[in-house]
Parts: sequence; structure tokens; C-alpha cells
Amino acid sequence: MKSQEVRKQFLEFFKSKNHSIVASAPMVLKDDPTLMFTNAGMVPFKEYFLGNATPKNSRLTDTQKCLRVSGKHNDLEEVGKDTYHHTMFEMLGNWSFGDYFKEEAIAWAWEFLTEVVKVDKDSIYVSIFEGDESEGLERDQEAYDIWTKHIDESRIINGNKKDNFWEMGAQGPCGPCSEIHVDIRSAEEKAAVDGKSLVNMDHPLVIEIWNLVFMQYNRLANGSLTKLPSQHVDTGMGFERLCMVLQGVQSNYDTDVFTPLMREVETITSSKCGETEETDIAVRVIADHVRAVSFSIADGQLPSNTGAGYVIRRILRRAIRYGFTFLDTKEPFIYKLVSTLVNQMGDAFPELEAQKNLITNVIREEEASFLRTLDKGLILLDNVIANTSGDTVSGDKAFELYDTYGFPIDLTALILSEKNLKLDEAGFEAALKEQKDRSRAATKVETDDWNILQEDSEEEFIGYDTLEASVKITRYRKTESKKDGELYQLVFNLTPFYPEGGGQVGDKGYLETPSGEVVYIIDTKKENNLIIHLAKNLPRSTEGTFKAVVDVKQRSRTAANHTATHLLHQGLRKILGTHVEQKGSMVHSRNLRFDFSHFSKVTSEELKEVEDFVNARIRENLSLEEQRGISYDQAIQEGAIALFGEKYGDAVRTIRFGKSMELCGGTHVKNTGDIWHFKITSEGAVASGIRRIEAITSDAAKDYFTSETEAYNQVKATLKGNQDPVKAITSLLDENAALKKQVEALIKEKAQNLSGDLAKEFEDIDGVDFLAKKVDLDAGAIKDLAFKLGENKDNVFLLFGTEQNGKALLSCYISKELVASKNLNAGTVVRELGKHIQGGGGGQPFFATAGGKNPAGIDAAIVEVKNYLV
RNA sequence: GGGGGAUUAGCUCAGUUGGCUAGAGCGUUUGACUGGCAGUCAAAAGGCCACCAGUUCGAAUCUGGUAUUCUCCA
Repeated sequence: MKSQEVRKQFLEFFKSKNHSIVASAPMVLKDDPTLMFTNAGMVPFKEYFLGNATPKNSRLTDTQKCLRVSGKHNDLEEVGKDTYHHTMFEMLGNWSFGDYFKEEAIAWAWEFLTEVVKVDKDSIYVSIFEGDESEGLERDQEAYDIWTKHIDESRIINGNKKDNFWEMGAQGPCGPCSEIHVDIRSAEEKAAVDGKSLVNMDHPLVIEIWNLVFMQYNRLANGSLTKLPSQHVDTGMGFERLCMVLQGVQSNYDTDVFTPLMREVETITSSKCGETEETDIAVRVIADHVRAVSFSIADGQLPSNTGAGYVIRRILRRAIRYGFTFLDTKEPFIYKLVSTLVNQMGDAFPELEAQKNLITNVIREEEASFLRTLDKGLILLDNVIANTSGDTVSGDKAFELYDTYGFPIDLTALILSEKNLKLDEAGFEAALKEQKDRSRAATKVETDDWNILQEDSEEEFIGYDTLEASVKITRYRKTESKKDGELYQLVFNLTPFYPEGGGQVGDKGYLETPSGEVVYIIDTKKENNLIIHLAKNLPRSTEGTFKAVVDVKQRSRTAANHTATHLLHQGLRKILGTHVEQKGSMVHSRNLRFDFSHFSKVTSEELKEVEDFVNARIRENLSLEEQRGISYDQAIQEGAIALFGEKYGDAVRTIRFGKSMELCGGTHVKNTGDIWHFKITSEGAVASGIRRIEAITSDAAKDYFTSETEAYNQVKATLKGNQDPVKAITSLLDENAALKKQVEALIKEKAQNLSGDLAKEFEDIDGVDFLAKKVDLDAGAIKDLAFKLGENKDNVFLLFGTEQNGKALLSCYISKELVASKNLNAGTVVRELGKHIQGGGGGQPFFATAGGKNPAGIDAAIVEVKNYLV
């Protein structure tokens, strides 16, 4: 069965059991501080399990793209070495939110596996939770009893808390789970060793394919468990593993999920799997990583040097490195795999198809850049080797290459071993650990437990309609970090504060108690759909009602910028073309930033057109038309623009100004006229194929024009009212350059003349042309003069003294030939004469200077210098 | 968010413990050789050594800050 068919069968099966099929959520997360990527099927539904929101249907099914690069069983560095670990994988899931429980979950899982896709019943084992005394938890007898209706008792295994009790995190919903394992070994192997004994033993052919989690408890902050008011089912089946079982192969990489990519890698690199272990690993690594990276870029997460983007960069670089080392690829090639991937998965994930060009370009650019880094690193490593005595390269040096220049440590190790050198690995690890500890210490945040004042299921956001409200604090907690110090996080029953999201900054403002006490809200954020207000301190009493007031000025400026962002988006699509897609935005009160896909520089004419377009919409005084709570499908049908990589709920909000219509949760002006004016302040590239525009509106635009005009007027005034300042300045610059040259020439000439005059003053002492004199020149001129006098002569000894700003300066020049023949040294001369001017100095043997604070001593020095020659 | 680098001619980069009036290759311009091109040879132009402070007799070089950029960690 083809993988595409497997996916379809699964979703259709659960649809027939009254589940709604939902699209995969983005792989990259935006409002969860504890997680960067969706690493399990349940992540997009966290808010439902936490009770912060309710799904439209209590039964859902989906295939979720997931990314795992760390964790106890999945280290990035291990992927590719075996046949069943991946960075990116799909998780098929069926979900019950307070609906069906163990009975149906188990029955349907069994039905799907054995009747729909027809997995051999005799290869299946299931496990149930055996109980745990320390937690006071009993064996999951209920699951056991249900399973016995489907499968022989001998195939049911007890599992411990580690394997069979699932928890979302340190706190929150949790419960026992039941795993389904499949043994796909050959008949001989099965006869030799009982499959039951290999379950959960990391055997590559006796594997867990499906985990059914029964959420029935809630883990409290103090570690104790309470029963959940309603019970949920969360299941996750590894899509690639299921394909392996159904396609009768023994490696995920031998399924049609991976084979097209792997064949393409072989073709492009002229390599062949099965020849060496290293080639096999490299091909698997590349096939796996190109998927992870492509899907991330499609979700709007580009490779970068911080945060989630850095994780993506690391994955891609690992693939490049394997190609570089084991497949001998010295040119970008991974980008060529994108079209294979799109052909294969574009149907199930339309975002891939839509973003194909961008993905290809970004990967190619990233490859080229890393190959340059490798080239530089190779040169640096050669230097390190050349400067290493003995046969061991120090860990510090290797770490410097890695940390500062991005040269991979395994490549260093490989090259050293080829040259019969050793690497001090312990030293490297120690340096790495030090760096990690430093980073951790710098970002450590201590979070206390929530203090619940009031149970309140959902916090209502009323900030679209009002900026002031009477609110109650429902819970609060304290956090402490090195950066911000102590902060309090407050949650209200309802709030007018807009939380950071959709590129828009969170609101600021204050809380006021009836007695007049004021607590400032310095920022508002969203965490798992919960709106959190940050304050430096708590009110004296957290009980009672507060007047919550949003900072109007910041909000209205931000709203103007946000609406302008929509108009800019519209203008760019109109003027540059509909290939323009939003790739990120940052809306502050001060300015706005808009990143979008476009493959060449935006010309200044185009920028002006865009600016004019936006300003025309502003002058049209378009009113805000807002729709709340309409369905996603309907919004799209009406022409609203949705963003890739954004997670949308079932009910969405649309914002329309004239012909601009977007799905958006942000705050906007009532009328485009409120923006006053729109002005682009910069345009540039942020990555291959991504441009960034920064712009300002309203007050900021006015201030901008005021100050620019003022500066311009000053320029004009300085130019005495010249009508064409640009021309005037250009000619001034030209003139200035010409004058500089003239002055230079004159100074040379002057030095020439002066040296001519001074040459007449030379005193012949024992065949040496000697001159000691006080002159009125600066240090540079004296140097010039001395070299000029010494030119074409080999017997010159000069000492010049000068007084500059109350300080004394002595300069001594001695022809190189004299230095050698008479064993003289200008450095020694000035150092010794320096005592007369209460200073010191030095230089080279043939030219040296000394400075001091006693100008009166210059004459004495000039007299004494003769002693060096007689 | 926390570290570590880098920034020198149009481009790619050297520049040792602070000290020769800052160099190379490529490119540009000019000239010579050649019937023309390619090429070879010769010469020239091209630098606020990122910016701002500081230390020093003296800073491309050392210190602090700013900007840009690369890189590692979180």
C-alpha cells in the first residue's frame, strides 16, 4: 500500500467514526515558551486539554507533521545511523475531548490495524500500564479487560510508569497509555526468539507503532494527582513506521516515503547505497533532513542564527556535512531534492507546492554559505595543525574553530585522524560544557506555581472594543530571571490588553485599585491561549476589582502601523505580483517591519509606487470592516488572505479595508484616514528570496518629515540659499578632493624646499651630515621632513625638537648605513635625551620619537645629542 | 538572551611583541609588442585601515563603546 493511500485510509476510517478531519498544524510554534516545534501529535491541542479553549467537535483526526531534534530517544546526531529515527515525521492521531474513552479507542485501533490495513494479528503485541505504588496508581485493568476482547492474553504486556504512563509536562493532564507493538522479523527469527521479550527493547524490527493515551488525571504543582472532570483520548501512530509494516520492508527508509528522495540523492551525487555503511548513513541523513528543512521553511521558519531558525540551520548543515564528507559533494545539491519532495508530498501538504521556489532558493543559498564556511575552516585548521607541536591538537583550538568559525567538530576529528593526529576530545567537551552553562545561567527563569484566586474557565479578550474595563485577578505567579529580575504574571477574568501575537506587540498600561493604587502592566503575552499580564509588582491586595487601562497612545500608534502593514501587503501584491507572501512582520508603536517573499531588490520606483498606493488608500478614508467568529472556510471563500505557518482555529476574524482582506487577530484603526501618512524608511534582504521593508506612519511620519525638512533647510542655509543643493554639494566634494591633492602636493613641495634649506645647515662631524634643530612643525611633518633629508644619502644624523600644546617632542633620524657602521640607535638616543624633557619614547633604530612634558629641555637635548657622534 | 570572531584598495585577502610614509592577487586605466582579438610585458590610478572615544612619544595593531556581519550555545 502506497504511503499516500495509508494516510488517506486512516483519516477516512476515523471520519467514518464521526471524527472531523483537521489539517496538520504548523510544525513551528509561536506562542509556547516551553517548546519551539510541534514534537508530538497532541501539541496543537494542548489548549483543549488544559481547558483554555474548546474544540468545535469533540472527535478529531489528523496527520500532524512533527519535528524532534532532542530528547532521550532522539538526538539529532543519531538520526540516519539507524533505520527508524527521524527529525521530521508524521503522526496520525484520533482525538476525543471528553467524548469516547478506552472502550472505543482500543476497539477502533484494533479494527483499523487488523481489518482496514490488515496487519497480521499474530505480529501484534499490546502493553498496558501495570500500576505504580509510589504514585498510588493501580494497574489499568479496564484497558486490559477491553484488550482481551480483541487479542489473546499472552500478547498483552505489563508496562511500567516510564513506558506506559504519559504526562504532558511537569504539571497538567496525564494518564495511563496502551501501546501497540508490531514484530516484523522473519519467521525464522520469530521462532528463535520470542517477540514478546523484545518489546520496548529498542529492537529495530519489534517496534511501537501506536500509542493510545487515556487522559484521566491532572498532575498538580505539588506532584499529586487528581481525577480530571472529563476524560480525553490522545493517540499517536508513527506514519513512517506504519508504512514500513504495510509495505513489508524492514526500514522506514525503504518505504516510498523516503525511496524517491534517496534514489535522487544517489543520482545527483553518483553514489550507491549498499556499498559502504557511511554512504548509506549519508544518504539517509540527507533524505531525512531535506524533509524537515523544507517543511519548516514552508511554515515560515527560515534558517537563521537564533532560536528555532538556528535549529533548522543546524539540521540542514548536518546534511551538507554528510554530503561533503561521505558523498564528496563540494557544490550545493540538496536544493535539487525539493522538487522530488514536492511531487511526493505536495498533495497532502499543499503549502509545500505553494512555497516550492522559496524553499529551493533558501536551501541553495544556505548550502553555498555553509560550503564557504567549510572552506575557510579547512584553511584555519591547516594553520592550527601547522602550529601544533606534538601529535595532539588542543580541545581549545578545536573548540575555537567550532564555536567561532562554525567548523564542525567531527570534520576536525576526521581530518586529524587522516593526518595521524589526535584531538583532545575531553578538552573540547569541557569548553563546550562551559559555554552551555554560561548560556543557561544567562537565560534561566524560575517560575513559581500559579496562585489560583478564582476558577474561571476562559479568560475573555475585550480589547477590540474597549481599552478600559473592570477586571478581577483570577490567578498570578512570580517569575525570576537574570535579565528581568522579579516579575509577576497576572491573569484576569476578562481583559482589554492585547497580547503579543501576529507580529503585533503586547499592550502596556496599568491596573488601578479603588483606593487609587496603581500597578503598571509592562507587557502582555499569550501562553497556550492564556493572556498573561506582566507587572513588576503586585497590588497590596489581589482581591476585588481593578480598573484595567490600556496605554492609548501606544495602542493607537500600533494600530495605525498594523493597518498600514495590511495595506502594504496589498500594495506589494498589486505592484510586485501575487508571488509576494508575508513571511513575518513586527508591528510596534514606533515603526513597522514587513518581511515578504520576492526574488529581487525592490527598485526605488517600485517602492515609491507602493508608498503611493498605501497613501492613496489612506486618503480614501476606508472604514474598518471586521468579522468575528466566522468559519475559516468561509473567510477564505470571501477572499481573505491567510498566512502560511500560522495556526488558525475553526472560527477566525477577518479584517477588511476596501479590497484588503486578511485573517488577523490584531488591533486596527477604525478608518485608514487615522494613519495620516505612510513612509517607507528602508528596504533590504533578510535571506535569499526574502525582502524586508521598514516603514513609519502617523506621528512618527510627521516627526520624520519635520526633522528631514529641518535638516534640509539647514543644508540649504549653509549653502547660502543655493537652489540646487545636490549639485552644489557634488561640486563642493569634487573641489574638495582636488584641493586635497593640491595641498598634498604643496606640502611635499614645501618639505622639499625646507629640506633644501636645512641641507645647507648640515654640519660635517667626522664624515656624518649632522643637524640638530628646533622647528615649528607637527610630528607628521617632521617625519616627512626627516625622510626627505635622508633620501639618497647614507650618512645623515638628525634630531628635531618641537613644542606642541605645551608638550615637547624629539624626533631622531639616522641613516640605516650609519646605524650599522657606527652602532647607533635612534631609539636609544631619544630615550636617553628624553630625560631632558621629562618623558620617554622609542621607535626603530633609524627613526624614533620621544615625548615629554618639559619643553624647556628641548634646547639641552639639542646640545647634548652631538655627544653621540664625538 | 549569553559567548566568540570579523570589518584594511572595486573584489578576495596579507599585515609578527604597537614602530619602514599600509601591501599582494584579481579587476580598472594607460602604454608597448601584435595585421586585429586573445595574450605577454611595463606603468599608473585606487585607502578617514567600519565609526566614536581612550591609552601611548607613536595605534590598522591595545582598551571601552557603537554599527554591520559571521558563528556557537540557550
